Amino acid sequence: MTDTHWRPVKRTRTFEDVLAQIEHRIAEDGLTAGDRLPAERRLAEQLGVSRSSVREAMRVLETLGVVSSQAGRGPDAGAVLTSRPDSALTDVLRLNLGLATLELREVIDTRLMIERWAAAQAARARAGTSALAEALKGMDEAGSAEEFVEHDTAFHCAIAEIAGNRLIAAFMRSLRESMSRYAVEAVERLGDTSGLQADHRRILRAVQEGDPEEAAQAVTDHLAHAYPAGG
Amino acid sequence: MTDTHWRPVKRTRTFEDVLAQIEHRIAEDGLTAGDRLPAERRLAEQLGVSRSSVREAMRVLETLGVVSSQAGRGPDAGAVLTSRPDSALTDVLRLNLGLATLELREVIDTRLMIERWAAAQAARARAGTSALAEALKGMDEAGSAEEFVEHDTAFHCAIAEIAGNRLIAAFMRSLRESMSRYAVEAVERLGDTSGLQADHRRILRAVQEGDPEEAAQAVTDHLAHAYPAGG
DNA sequence: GACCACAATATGGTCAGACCATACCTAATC
DNA sequence: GATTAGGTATGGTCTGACCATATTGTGGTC
Repeated sequence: MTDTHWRPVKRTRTFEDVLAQIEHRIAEDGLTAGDRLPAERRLAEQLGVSRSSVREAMRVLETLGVVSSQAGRGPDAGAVLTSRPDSALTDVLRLNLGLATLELREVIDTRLMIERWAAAQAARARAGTSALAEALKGMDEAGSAEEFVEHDTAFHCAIAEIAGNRLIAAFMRSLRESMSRYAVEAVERLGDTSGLQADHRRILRAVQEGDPEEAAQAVTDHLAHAYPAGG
Repeated sequence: MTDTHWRPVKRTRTFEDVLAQIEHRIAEDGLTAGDRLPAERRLAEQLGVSRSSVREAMRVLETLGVVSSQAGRGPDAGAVLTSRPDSALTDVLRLNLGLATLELREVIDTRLMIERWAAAQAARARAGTSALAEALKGMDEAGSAEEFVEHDTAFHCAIAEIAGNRLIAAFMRSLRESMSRYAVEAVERLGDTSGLQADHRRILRAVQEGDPEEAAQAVTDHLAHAYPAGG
């Protein structure tokens, strides 16, 4: 076994090693959101690597939404474990949309799947519908397409919140945000938003009356109005 | 204008600036997967920042699955734009699960939503079922729980592939991978996998026969068997 | 003793420059 | 023409310095 076919001595980059160590430590020590990680310099010393490598690992963790860094001193300074998957998901979707490898159609279909589920669940829960009514009012008063979309997003995300699954709600928010540009275009192309508002009232009614099937169907029709099959 | 109240000269970190520049360049120049970014040193020079900052930005982009770095020389070397949202999504979910801010229940419910959708869509498509049958065979011959879960994942992901939405398929893979540890535990707790295999055959049959409702219901029952309400 | 100004300190953020590892490219060699 | 040795552009890592920020300690003042 002394000859060819050397398993490469080093396949993982240093910062990946650091990542693994940190993740292992999280699992091992049972760290949760709010706990602090050692300072960069100290971590570098502990792991026997340079601070650069630690920093690159930190950037990754920050990107993944599990660490938040704060300069200065005191209890709130340093690298603190958090759990904010939202921006991470949003960034992943937005950038991959920008690279045109994901079709808008696929994103919209995903939204449809999630919104149907959320509306049906919300109808089963039948709670917190006041937030929905609130968002509806805002939309009536919206001037620009941007404003309308903003309130529209709030309305749809509120449904997901009511449904009570944070992961799905996070997906929902990320999908909406990453395609907000296209949503504005769709509204502008449509011109008149009264039809969409009628859809919203229908959805709200179905949720209030606790009718999951009607809620899901209302959402389906709504998205079909907003994004006609053509595009 | 020489005195107090300076709006902070610098609110964004340098690497965030680099990120924005790169994203802008992607949109502006219409870069897509396969295109190359300038070398780190060159980019640093162009943007007037240090190479460290460029590297941290690269780490972020790599984490988000839109850049792949390769050392060496030649056409494949350097930072190449890609589009691999899978690992990014997986990492986000896995780490956030590890921080215990997401309940396993929420992840499973999300899986259920996606798998119901995928199975129904696959039944409408009625294509590529040979891959499903293939995965079934592998599971029959699986010895350990790990092996079983591996083939199980292949089976379920194959359904998502058939459904033809890459974003949802990516979600599916990420969910499965990030909770694979718990899947193994569930299988070990269950002991006998013949019931799960019967479910699989039922799902396959429904897809082959093009019965979306039955396919969705079969998936629902399957997950209920694998993860009883208790946990 | 209470309060305030200022220095000390710990933290992340950035930079510069060096060196290593990798992989392609080129030219000399056979 | 094939092989081989060097050149070179790339990412990966390290070191050490300095800056920006925010808390903490310290001493003086009232």
